[in-house]
Amino acid sequence: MLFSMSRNPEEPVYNRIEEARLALGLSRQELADKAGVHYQTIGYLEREEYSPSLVLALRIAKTLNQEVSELFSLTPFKKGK
Amino acid sequence: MLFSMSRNPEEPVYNRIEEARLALGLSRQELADKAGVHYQTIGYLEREEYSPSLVLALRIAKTLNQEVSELFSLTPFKKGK
DNA sequence: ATGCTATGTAGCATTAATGCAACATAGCTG
DNA sequence: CAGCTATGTTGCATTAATGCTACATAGCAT
Repeated sequence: MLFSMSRNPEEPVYNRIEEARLALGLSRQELADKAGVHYQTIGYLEREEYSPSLVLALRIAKTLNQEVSELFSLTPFKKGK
Repeated sequence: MLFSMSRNPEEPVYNRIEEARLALGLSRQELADKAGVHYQTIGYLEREEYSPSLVLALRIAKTLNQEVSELFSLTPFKKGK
């Protein structure tokens, strides 16, 4: 109810949101609207400043037509896809 | 830093954790240990009192050898598998 | 009966996830 | 140049996720 102090959690989650988003030609704003979140939230996720809730991950995956495991991983993704 | 007041979020996520856990003959305590969380957290999740973080969902899925989408869903699961 | 395990419940503390607002900046385009 | 869009940055407020402790109960042993 009072504080804050987030950005940069201890448990990182790697993702390919930006890749998948660009592949569909969407701006962050558009993706955010489709997923029902703030456009800055997409920015934070793409920069991996924090990891999404499962709900959000599921909505983003659905919006981008990807499996959750294709978009998010506990270990870094290899480069070219 | 001060308050609380959770349990029962607005955005439910359905899951089959209990099914999958029992299928492997694990107790909540055992699953919790393997996934690195408190055993009560598993209880809350199975009772769907709240939805996990993506990190936790990924760890649980890995521990139970399931795809995230097989274990968690934004819409209710059909009965018998 | 005693003890142990599995599970449900409740409360409190801490931290992460998210919204939002206000800027800054870079690239376009008219 | 002015204006617009996309994106990055910072700060603050709110709420959810999680740990932990304690206690209750039910079942199954010994």
